[in-house]
Amino acid sequence: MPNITLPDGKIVNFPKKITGFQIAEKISKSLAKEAVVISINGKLKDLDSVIENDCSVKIFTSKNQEGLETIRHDTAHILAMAVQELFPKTQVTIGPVIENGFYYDFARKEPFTEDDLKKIEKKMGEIVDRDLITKREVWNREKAIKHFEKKGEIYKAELIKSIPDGEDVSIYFHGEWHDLCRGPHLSSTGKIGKFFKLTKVSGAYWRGDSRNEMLQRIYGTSWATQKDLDNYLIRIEEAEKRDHRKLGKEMDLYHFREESPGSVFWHEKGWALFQKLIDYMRMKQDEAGYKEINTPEVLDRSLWEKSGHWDKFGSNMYTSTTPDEKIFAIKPMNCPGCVEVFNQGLKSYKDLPLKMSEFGKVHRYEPSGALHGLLRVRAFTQDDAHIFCTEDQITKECLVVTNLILEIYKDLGFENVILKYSDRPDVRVGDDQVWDKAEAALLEAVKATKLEYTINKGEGAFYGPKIEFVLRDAIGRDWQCGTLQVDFNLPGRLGASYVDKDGAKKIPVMLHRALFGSLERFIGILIENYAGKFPFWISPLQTVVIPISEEFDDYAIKVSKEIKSSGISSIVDLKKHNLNYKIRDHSLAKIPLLLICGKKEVDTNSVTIRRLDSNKQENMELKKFLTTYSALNKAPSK
RNA sequence: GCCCUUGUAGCUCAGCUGGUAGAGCAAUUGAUUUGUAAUCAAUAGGUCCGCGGUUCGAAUCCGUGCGGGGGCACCA
Repeated sequence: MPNITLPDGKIVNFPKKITGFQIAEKISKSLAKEAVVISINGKLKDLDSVIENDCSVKIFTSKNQEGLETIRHDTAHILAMAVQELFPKTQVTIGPVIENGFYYDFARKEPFTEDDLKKIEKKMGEIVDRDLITKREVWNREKAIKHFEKKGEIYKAELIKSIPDGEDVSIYFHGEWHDLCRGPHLSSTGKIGKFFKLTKVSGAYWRGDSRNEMLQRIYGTSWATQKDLDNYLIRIEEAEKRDHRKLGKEMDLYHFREESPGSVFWHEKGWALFQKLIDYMRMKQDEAGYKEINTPEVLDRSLWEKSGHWDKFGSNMYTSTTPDEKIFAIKPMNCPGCVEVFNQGLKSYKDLPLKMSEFGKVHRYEPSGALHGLLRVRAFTQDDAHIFCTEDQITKECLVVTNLILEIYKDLGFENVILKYSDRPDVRVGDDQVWDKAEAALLEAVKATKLEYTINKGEGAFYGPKIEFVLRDAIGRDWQCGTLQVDFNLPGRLGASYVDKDGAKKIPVMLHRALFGSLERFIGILIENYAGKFPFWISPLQTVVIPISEEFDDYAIKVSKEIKSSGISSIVDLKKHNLNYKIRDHSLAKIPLLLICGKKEVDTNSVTIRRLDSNKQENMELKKFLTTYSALNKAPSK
């Protein structure tokens, strides 16, 4: 009879076979009430699975991630059931749990509307109220396939066919309605509660392949309590308020227009921010021994053929045909141009590592559906650099790059960084020995950062392994920014070489790296991270001087001039509006410092400071203001 | 690129089942000269995204193109 090991190590013997639910009851009444799912020897199972043999178990409630995910999975099932009750000809496909919720993909000719979502939600509530008991059956594979084919559920039948031999084909019943499912599920539909909401409908390809037909996906969110659901919805709203597309407009930073989808029209303030980031990077890279170069935007087709881009990425490249019918490509990457600079003149091993940086504007013809504000554009500026080095130098140079990246992220307010390490893909160039070396070198650099990292098997570039730097913003979202790639391919293809100690010509290794990735993208991330309230030193317009009445215009103009000559940006607001109006106006524009000037200030040669999001007033002598804020007008690490 | 959805003044939006457009803010002008988040009034402002169709008549209905949004696919 089973000896059950509980999470605290206690072993309890039961005289006969028992279910998870009965174990929970033995432990406590409240656990029995709240229990959602059980793990038996580490595998999640239904609470009413019968246990006959010795094992260790753990019972989860909705407070555990495992429990919550089970609830979400159940909600997805109820969604499918509700949809089939309302729209009988709809076929069900898959409905997994995702972060914060779930989705379910359906095959149906007519599109689901927003109204349908409301109806479906209501029906889901009814199903919960019916409190249908969950029943699990294991079916013979052939029987299951026939059954679903007969029902007209061709997708389900296809899914069953792809279940590996030896695995159970389990069917879950909620009343009459049933679905192929791995489980586990709650014991009845009533257990799920009504803390769910359907959020959106969209298209999704069957099995994620764009060659397949498109299904309709309904997304939903589901929680253990009403409070959790409310909090989640509030979180979504807060994130929407930070949307860089909304703030970019409100703060007058940039805009897009039809004539050039996916290309930014930078306004004065947005461009000021852009330039500040570049100034900052220049300083950091100069310190780190980079030499800044610049290469042509338009380059002859033959170069792209040699580099391999024409073949592999041609469909994403803009091209241009001249009046005399020559074909040029607008660069989608800076690397070939950079190699050309390396190739000019003879290089010695003494020149290595040679670090060349470039703020290169690249154009990529991205699919229209991929465009998204500043985060995914067709024309963007990379803070790119290429490091030419020997194989022996790879590890050290990778370490230097990762440290530089982390320092820069920290300066800009991102301390939470994780790494994604990708190794050799199936389709690749170069010997395995060289790959071994490159992967080991890069992995060593990853480990040296002591940061959390994931290994993405087979996702490296065709020319070498890579690391991607993912930063987590103020509200917990992840953004992929920087990248570091080891390249054994391109230098050879483009004929790069250096003269080694022994006088022989050798091919250098090239490291590609970008820290922000794309300036455009990074600015979008910055806006959302700070909700538009930038730290003083990168704020595109740092001060607005406001005279209390026309009488003090001259003083305000004088103050603003002095501020500007100390390197802090400033404008004077001479509009014919009252003080309250101007304070509101510039507060909404998220100007960090408003400087009020009236009689008192003129008399004492001072300004009264009002900081963004504070209604405190602080009077300060102009001289002191200039020294105080000049000191604050630079990166934290400086 | 694919599915769904959407496009009205500089911005945010209203405009029911077809009868050639409206608000608030912004702008301009005038009055007010203001001490910490919207002073008052007047004026001006629109190829209702483009093209084509249905209709006596289209912002409204249909087709198509372009752009935006949500996803999917893509992301060197």
